[in-house]
Amino acid sequence: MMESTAISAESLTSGFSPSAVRTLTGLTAGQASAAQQMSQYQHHHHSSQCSPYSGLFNVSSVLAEHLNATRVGSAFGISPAAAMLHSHHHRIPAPDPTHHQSHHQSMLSSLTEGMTPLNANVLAAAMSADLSSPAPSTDGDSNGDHYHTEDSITSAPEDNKLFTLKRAIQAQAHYVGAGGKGLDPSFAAKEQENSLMNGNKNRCNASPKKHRLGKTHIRLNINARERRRMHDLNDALDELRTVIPYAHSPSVRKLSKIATLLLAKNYILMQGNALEELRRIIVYMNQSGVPMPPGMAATCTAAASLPSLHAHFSQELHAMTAQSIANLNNNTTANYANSPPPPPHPPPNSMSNMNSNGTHVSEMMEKSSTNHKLMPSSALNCSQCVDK
DNA sequence: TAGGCCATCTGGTCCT
DNA sequence: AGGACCAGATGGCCTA
Repeated sequence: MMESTAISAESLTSGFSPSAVRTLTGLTAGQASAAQQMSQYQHHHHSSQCSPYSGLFNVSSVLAEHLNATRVGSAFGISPAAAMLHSHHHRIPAPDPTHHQSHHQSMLSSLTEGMTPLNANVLAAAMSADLSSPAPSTDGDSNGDHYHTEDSITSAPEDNKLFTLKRAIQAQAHYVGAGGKGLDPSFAAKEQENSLMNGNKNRCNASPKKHRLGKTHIRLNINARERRRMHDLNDALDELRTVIPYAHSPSVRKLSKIATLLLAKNYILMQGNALEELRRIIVYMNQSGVPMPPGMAATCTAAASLPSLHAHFSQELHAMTAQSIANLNNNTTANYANSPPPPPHPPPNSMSNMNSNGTHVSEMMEKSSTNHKLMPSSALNCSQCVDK
């Protein structure tokens, strides 16, 4: 009867973007196991109405609807699986409690596997809520627009984490639907904070146990804030990656944080060098009666357009970056700040294939390419910006 | 399998 | 007092 309904990774990830695939594979082994158990359970009862978790089985539709479950779940201190689980809860008919009580417990233990105690407690509390009650309506506005204001969030009467989570997912979907421009993505965590604060207010005459709960909520509050801060930092790093020269492609591994910063630093320095070089070129060209050297003619051609100039400089830029990374890998992390900066004023011939230390660039690249560990070689080869 | 990279949690410190 | 920032610890994922 319990024939295998194992979900193949291919069937789940077919047709989805890499980020969606990553969301899917972000499930822990325990959570994936739980999903499979639920799938078998559902199959056993021949009814999609049977299990309150049946929506979780259709991971493809979950991904299609809530690609940001990871972020939402993260904002709420619970796993993506838990976020997706709840996203489906309110669309599923009420379960038969006599049928699902024990199963609920086993699913809970599976879902919380690998979670921190705090997150496991939050999920347990959420799942202990009234699973059959429909999501209450805040103001009758069903299109989600009311999530635009923090006031409406603060005035939300519910202290139901499941409902709060659903609101976050709805609003996150609204945010995505608006192309990421219509809503502050950090509001979800704020909403959680508001919810938790309201919860704490309700516990002002608390027993020691409730006092511990309040402390737990404060800790979750701080954790969420820290996660949000780190997400903001990572968003900024992502933006930085988009403006520095390296091969952007799905086939090229993303630059690590440290490599991004090193490349950006050298890029900025090289831009300064480029400006200085341009100035010298212009001064030279303004001099009358001076024949232009053969090498300078090519440089002026390159200077005619910024992209060409940039390509001209990129060789040196990447030699510098490769050297920085080689230094980084040869030294301990304690020496990060001690790596020698490139000279601020390079000699006039810095656009040649000689770098500021007099080392030939090709030689340097060859040497460093066998040394660096931090940056993918395909990403380093960005002067042509081609994928390997 | 080891090492690199990363996200998250956590407690401490500093700042407003 | 509360939030921002920081660094250490920990565990997961990925790649060579």
